[in-house]
Amino acid sequence: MSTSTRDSYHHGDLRAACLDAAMELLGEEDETALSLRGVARRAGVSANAPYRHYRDKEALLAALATRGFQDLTARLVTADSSAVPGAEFIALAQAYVNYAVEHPALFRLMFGHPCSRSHPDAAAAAGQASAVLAARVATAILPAHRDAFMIGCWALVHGLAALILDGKLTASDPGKVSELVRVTVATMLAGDR
Amino acid sequence: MSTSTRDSYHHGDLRAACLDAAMELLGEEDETALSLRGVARRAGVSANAPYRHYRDKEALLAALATRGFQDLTARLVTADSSAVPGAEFIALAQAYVNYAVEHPALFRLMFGHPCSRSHPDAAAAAGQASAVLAARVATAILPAHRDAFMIGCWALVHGLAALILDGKLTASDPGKVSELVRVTVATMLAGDR
DNA sequence: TGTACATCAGTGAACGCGCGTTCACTGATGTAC
DNA sequence: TGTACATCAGTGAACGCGCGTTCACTGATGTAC
Repeated sequence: MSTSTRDSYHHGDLRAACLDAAMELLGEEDETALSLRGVARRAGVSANAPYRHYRDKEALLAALATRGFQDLTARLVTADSSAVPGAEFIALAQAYVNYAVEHPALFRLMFGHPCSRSHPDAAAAAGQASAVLAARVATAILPAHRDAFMIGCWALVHGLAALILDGKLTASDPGKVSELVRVTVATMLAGDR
Repeated sequence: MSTSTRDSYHHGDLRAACLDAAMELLGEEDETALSLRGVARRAGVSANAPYRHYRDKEALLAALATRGFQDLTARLVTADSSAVPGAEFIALAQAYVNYAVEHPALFRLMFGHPCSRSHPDAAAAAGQASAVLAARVATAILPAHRDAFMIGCWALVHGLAALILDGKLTASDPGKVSELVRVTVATMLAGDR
């Protein structure tokens, strides 16, 4: 990674370096504060160097969202599936919420920013994430109303993530988040009411 | 309402007029595009007149969020409760999601903006909304794990709202939204899986 | 009822800021011969 | 292996913009006497 020191006039892979720099910045500040100039600054490059690799700011944001959805998909795919049949979806839910908690600004960008809807790559990546969710929900449980159940599960975990990120549900420490998710999801999916 | 034409040098109730103007603007543009100057412009007043009534931009945003939570609370309170016991929560869920769909920018501002966490009025109004939700869920259904069930219900409806607003769940027309909510919630709360 | 004056609620100009983006440029790279 | 040259990927200065906010001000209002 040649983000900080550069050996030559040419950067090497500024396209990737911009994404890395942007991810760093998203770890430090609100996603609304992310600026193209800031990214260039962090990458150690002049203010308009990124324009060689991204048409405009929106293109960078879309690339970020795409990367986020790909990472999220990978998390969902590798979420522990060896557990008890009923607990399988809990692992999935925890993976989803944990990702949001670990990358709050990116998560907001992924879901809140218009670019992720209009930009084809980002939309495709988002579709993949939801497809994984759908496939694994379908595998784990065979509901009477498959589609509605799938949507409900997604809304449940997404709502948990959003409320935690927005400070409406307080989970004192990261470990507690998983516990909160487990209890909530288990209760919602259980029939003992 | 003397927003447009003004009879005298003094406005009358610029404080309220600013809120009205901001609400109008939130109906026309993204909540991130909302500016104090824009609000003043819309209210037909000079750029810094609002400073007589709001300490800074954050204070205006907090007042907006407060108003939003109060409106949402009112909607939840008056949501039809004469229905079948099981369907009671569905009416509540529909009220919640409909409010989000009707005021997307405001809804995002209410939940996405930091001011709604730090500003006491806004936080209190948000607490009231969730208290109403909790009380009515508790009344409608007596679950084994009350708190977890309450959180799950909130997450479910909030997730639905967020996903619809973000274009991840497509509901063609407003009428379909209520139907989507009904089917989803009913499926999640039913035991027939 | 009339007047002096403190207070309130506006105005208009100006500030500095960081932004996205464009321009003309120049140094580095690689390829054809 | 050496050289000419097209292309690529940077630089630095500049643009206009809208923003939040502050300043000194002025017109309107209301209250004390």
